[in-house]
Amino acid sequence: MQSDWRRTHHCGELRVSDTGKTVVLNGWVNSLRGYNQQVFVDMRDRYGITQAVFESDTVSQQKDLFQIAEKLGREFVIAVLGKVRPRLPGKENLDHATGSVEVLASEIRVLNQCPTPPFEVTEFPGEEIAGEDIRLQYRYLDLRRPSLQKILAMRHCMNKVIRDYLDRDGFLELETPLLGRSTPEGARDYLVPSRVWPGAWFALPQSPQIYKQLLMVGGYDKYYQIAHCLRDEDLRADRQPEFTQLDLEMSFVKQDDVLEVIERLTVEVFAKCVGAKIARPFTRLTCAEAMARFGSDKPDLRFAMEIVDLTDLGLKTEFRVFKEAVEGGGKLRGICAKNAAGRFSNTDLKPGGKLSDFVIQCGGKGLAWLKVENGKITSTIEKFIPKEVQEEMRARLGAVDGDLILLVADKEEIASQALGSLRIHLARQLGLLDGLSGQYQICWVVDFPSFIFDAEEKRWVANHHPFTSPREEDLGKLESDPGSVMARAYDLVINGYECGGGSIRIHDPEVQARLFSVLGMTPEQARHRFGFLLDALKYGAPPHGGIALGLDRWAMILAGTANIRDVIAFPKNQKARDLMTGAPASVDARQLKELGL
RNA sequence: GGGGGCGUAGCUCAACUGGUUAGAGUACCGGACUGUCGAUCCGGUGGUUGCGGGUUCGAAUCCCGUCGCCCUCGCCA
Repeated sequence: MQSDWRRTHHCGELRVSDTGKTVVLNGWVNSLRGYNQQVFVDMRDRYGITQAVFESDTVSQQKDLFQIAEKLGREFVIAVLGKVRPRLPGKENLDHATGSVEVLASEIRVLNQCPTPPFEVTEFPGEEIAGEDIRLQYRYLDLRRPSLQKILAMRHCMNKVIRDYLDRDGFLELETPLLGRSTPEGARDYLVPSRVWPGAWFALPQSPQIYKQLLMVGGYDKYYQIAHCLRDEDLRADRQPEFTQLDLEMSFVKQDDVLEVIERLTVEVFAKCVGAKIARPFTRLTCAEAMARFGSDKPDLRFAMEIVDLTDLGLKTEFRVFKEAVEGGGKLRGICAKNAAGRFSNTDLKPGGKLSDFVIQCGGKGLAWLKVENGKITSTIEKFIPKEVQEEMRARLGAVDGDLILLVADKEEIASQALGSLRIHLARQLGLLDGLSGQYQICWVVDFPSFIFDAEEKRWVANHHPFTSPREEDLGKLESDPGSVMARAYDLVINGYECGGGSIRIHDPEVQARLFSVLGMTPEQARHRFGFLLDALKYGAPPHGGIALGLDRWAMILAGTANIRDVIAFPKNQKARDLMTGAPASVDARQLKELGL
């Protein structure tokens, strides 16, 4: 019966030029419209929607044709054999590419039934789709939604463009193990117990970092891989425990060589996947500049609202908070929110108010403000600031009537970061990001410090990772002044998302050993943990460097969504659970016993 | 682990300051209808207001606890 039928066309394919053809369509019932003598069925597959018509007076080998059509339900899987005919004049449906034709059914097979779905698969513009947890629980139904299918097809496009581009450029796609060795530092590992070696554990890769460096030692001078990476850390709207990177490494290159490959690749991906033109070279900001101007090492450049330094003016006020912060070596900095004076009440701004609380959550001590309204400046701290200083602040921030100036005085790092977070927060509240779909602001952030001092552990930790090469000119102060050592590292930032990061690596075993030492490892510990790498570097490691791109975040940006789960077929929820399968779940006692657990 | 938000019909939401029998749209079921297309029209089913406790004459609403989901800080070399 069914086996002698073969799909001849998909549901987005038929046109008027196909008139008269006998066709077989397969698909899901998207919707039904019935009369007592006539039933219209919209059949859906991932290509589109085609209307099939069943008429009670159709002469067919199948006697029960109309009775079956009448009893169809949404999401039934059906095969329809019939003849293509143009729709009656004026009855075309321009919403669908196939809307000028329909298939007059002469036979139908119900390939599978479906109970009433827990939510509606059909999407309507401007209407809310079902809540996320129920969609994740029935992800296979959610995956039928055209918008999700479009995103996953776009990811396919990304992968294909990447592979085509890198292949053309002479890169080899090579695989690296999933079962590897746990390395300290960095993200928490997912661990896999060894049955053969009871008590010993594999770690799933946080990234193929060390393996790709070993491939460089092995002579594969241009490597890439679209790799799954796993990190057992808490989730965010743009973070999953399991995610996909374009991992790439090159030998005999300098930083600019890597950046150029990625810039050209980026231009191609954006052009081919979403039809966007990206200009290059990309903007480059040093880490210090990004922090000073935007309060973030992943600045969103789609809007201005830059941070302005007013430290010198802090001393010219009688406001104790400002003076004490500045005299203590801190900074006074501010941003100007355009046309926001009327948007925030004094209640929002004063201690305990929404904006003030926001700054405190960012680690700041509080928020000061000036409103420019009706040609004058008002503020609760107005009386502590001489008029000419107020005017100087207004001028430096470029504030005009209607604007709101927000000030934070604190240690430099806190002042910058708090204002950086506030900048993003305000942009969302003020709608500065609305209507920006299809706009992409891409930049490199470069010149990161190699080390950050971990106050809790009281030691230097690697800012990027411990294989990142310091700048050659900084090698001399590796031990004497680690805080001033700059790394040959770079991040790719798109619309405020960190979408990639990489570095030129250390290829000299002695430098690598020194770096481990700065991080507080004894030579014995370094040998125990990374002996294989130190050995490999000894045996003729070429200079090399590379980058990894977070493809899930790329997909988010290209798809215009703020939720990473929207671009992954089977994502985990915020608590790292798979609501569909129930993973993680307990296992049989026997399995544990075999593993010696 | 901390902070914030949410939880009402299968789904999306409403229900004023605590006050009648918790409503609407949609889905679903039944009926009418020969050109619909998010069909329409008529009728109907559907509720432990997440769960447990408390305050009250009276709780979806207030309080406490708990569970779940989302955002966020910490964390993410």
